[in-house]
Amino acid sequence: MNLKKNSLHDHNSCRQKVMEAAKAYCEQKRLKLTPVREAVLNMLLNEHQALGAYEILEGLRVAGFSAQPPVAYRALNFLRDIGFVHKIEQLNSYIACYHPDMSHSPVFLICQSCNDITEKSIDRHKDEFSIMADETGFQITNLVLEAKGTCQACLANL
Amino acid sequence: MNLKKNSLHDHNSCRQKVMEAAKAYCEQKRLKLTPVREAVLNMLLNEHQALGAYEILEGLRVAGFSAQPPVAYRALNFLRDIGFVHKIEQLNSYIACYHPDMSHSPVFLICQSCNDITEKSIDRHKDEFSIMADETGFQITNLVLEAKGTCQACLANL
DNA sequence: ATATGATTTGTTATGTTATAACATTCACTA
DNA sequence: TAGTGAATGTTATAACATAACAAATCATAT
Ligand SMILES: [Zn+2]
Ligand SMILES: [Zn+2]
Ligand SMILES: [Zn+2]
Ligand SMILES: [Zn+2]
Repeated sequence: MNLKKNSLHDHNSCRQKVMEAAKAYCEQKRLKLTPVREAVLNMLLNEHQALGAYEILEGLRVAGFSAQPPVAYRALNFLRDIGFVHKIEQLNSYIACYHPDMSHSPVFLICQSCNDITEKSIDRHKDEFSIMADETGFQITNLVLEAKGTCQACLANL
Repeated sequence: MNLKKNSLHDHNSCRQKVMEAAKAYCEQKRLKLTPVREAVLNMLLNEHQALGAYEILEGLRVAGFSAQPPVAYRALNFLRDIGFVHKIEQLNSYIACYHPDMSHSPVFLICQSCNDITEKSIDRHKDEFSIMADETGFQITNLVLEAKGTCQACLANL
């Protein structure tokens, strides 16, 4: 459990809001937020931090679902496709998105000391990398922007 | 072999220049560019594209070196530490840096169609992500900036 | 209602990427 | 030349991810 994050906001309501948004989104798009998929999203929303696929899988097993790797990866990929989960490439782990409504390119600040991950977001098409790509005629379909380092709280405690 | 890149410049001399730079750097820092390390860097410079660790390992085996995974990973990590090799996180692969002299944050443009990877570079401490991090008091030690998409040449051939 | 096709899930097996742990060799220097 | 730390060799295993196919479920059009 991530105490830091929980101390900063009403995480319970934040979690419920995202879950509602996911249900509404799927309904609107005629996609199915099936029990496995909902369980995975719920797990990530509860943890409020990045989890590896095999941690997800263990959670599914505990919850009574089939626990073979493809089950977890399929649910994760579904959730990534609809923008409610992001993958942290540097950690091979997955994290829920708390503002899936706005079309955004996520930027992650990963603290090596407390393992906390903050998702910032940038306006696609206006950031300098998209501009840099445009200049060379490169058409971006996916951006990975991750910074590893030390967060403010951990710097203060050094 | 990457014909596109080779057609754009004298790759032979570019390769040699970087290798000389690596030797000079190691000498100056009292680090050892041992045969395994040199072989790995040479392989990446020759290919002029990203290689997986196990491709590197196969190359080492062919060249008569020990070919257990740690051998490749240790060499790759040494070369990454001194800035002559970067890891492409989205591909789990490694690529030589052709401008290791300047302190830079690499930005990779990865073409999904021709597999070509272009390394751009941004001035650390002046880019908008470093500024974003600064604003929240986050101290960056490492930046991963990767864009997947389609390069100009491939767009033209669609 | 029921055949039909598409999507989702279950399951087995395997592929791919990376590190732990410890033994051995090598290079340098006291 | 004995001692030290760095580098390499080696075995084993951990961690991450997908291929392939079978079974169940769901949508929907006759
Ligand atoms: Zn997001
Ligand atoms: Zn921290
Ligand atoms: Zn570089
Ligand atoms: Zn291309």
